[in-house]
Amino acid sequence: MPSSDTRDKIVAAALATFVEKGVASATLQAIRERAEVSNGSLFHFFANKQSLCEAVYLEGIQDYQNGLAEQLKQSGGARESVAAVLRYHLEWTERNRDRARFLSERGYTGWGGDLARQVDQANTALMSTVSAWVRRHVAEGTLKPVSPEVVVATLLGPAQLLCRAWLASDSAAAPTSHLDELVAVTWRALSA
Amino acid sequence: MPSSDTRDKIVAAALATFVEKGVASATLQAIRERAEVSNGSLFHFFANKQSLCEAVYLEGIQDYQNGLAEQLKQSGGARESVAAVLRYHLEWTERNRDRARFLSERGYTGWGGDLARQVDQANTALMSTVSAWVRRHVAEGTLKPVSPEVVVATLLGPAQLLCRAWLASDSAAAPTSHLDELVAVTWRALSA
DNA sequence: ACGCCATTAGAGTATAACTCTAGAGTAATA
DNA sequence: TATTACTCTAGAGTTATACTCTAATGGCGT
Repeated sequence: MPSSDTRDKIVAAALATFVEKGVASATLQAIRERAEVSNGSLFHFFANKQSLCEAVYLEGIQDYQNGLAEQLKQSGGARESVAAVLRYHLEWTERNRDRARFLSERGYTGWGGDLARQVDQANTALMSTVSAWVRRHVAEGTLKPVSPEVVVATLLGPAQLLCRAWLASDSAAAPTSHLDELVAVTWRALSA
Repeated sequence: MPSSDTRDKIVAAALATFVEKGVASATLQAIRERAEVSNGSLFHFFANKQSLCEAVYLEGIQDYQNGLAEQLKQSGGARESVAAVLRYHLEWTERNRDRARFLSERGYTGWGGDLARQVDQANTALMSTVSAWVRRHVAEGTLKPVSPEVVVATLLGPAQLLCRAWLASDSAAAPTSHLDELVAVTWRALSA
């Protein structure tokens, strides 16, 4: 897993260019020029545009998910965890607007290769963390017994939709302005 | 607004090809051949690949949103409406898997032109329907007073996330299998 | 019948993704 | 220090494909 300097420059330039022009009309030449890297270098690290895309995606989602998992691992009451997760999601999105844009508009179905597998791996890792958290709090009687899939959906779904709306149009209010309302609603949905 | 036969064939072929190969690697030639249409015809209806993309998106989201709005307009208790909306979302997704795949993986930010405007229009139309519904039920005391943005997010966010998981991997359980749990949780989140 | 316009056709072009061959930098080994 | 092996950089060259252009076809109103 190369941590090369030029590789990073390429990924960063790709993200910026993708968000600026859209993936389809972002040319590799533009990316190359922004990264100040030769054609040969680019193709040395990435077999094709697709895999460059995947790398950008992976880098973003890993950063997001690592932070998220930490919120759930904090020992503390269920309510505090819920609040922490929601705050994390909203703040991460505001702080990483470009990455968030890219992630929210781009699925990864139909990707082959290692990277798709790595994304899946990251997802299932997150899912098992959530499952453990759910089991613990259901046992303690602080959460309603609900399947982990629905818990994840209830926890993150509304936050994602809210953030999407913000990312899509600059007119919408900042996600964090909805934080308190969101926490209240979500907690009522899940608490025992 | 042409309702041409060949135009429809092109859109259908495009959707199928996009889902099958991914938008990036779906060539116009492949679409053309599947639709049994000449190059000239294709470019007569769509200026470029992008606008073909947008047409597919628009066609999908309009179909979805029209049905959704109807669920909210049905006169009935708030709880019935919530259940109806959720059922509609899950069932529509299962019945229109290709369209749903395409919609869920593709944002429309950065699109110019009429079509982007039409999507925005459809979104705000839906939003005002929801707002009216919220006001009505808050006034009747059946819903907690929550901002329409958060209501929409709470209502549709979890369902979307659940559906996404299903669309991404065939291993996940069908969305409708979570319907009852989802309705219960969502209702507790929103009811007064 | 005649002209008008929407549509179809497919050969042709331009651009952007991708390939290839060669060379520069770097580190390990003798 | 010389040699070798290897990673990375370079940019000219090739190919695929999105898109353009000119011409023909078919229906429809007058």
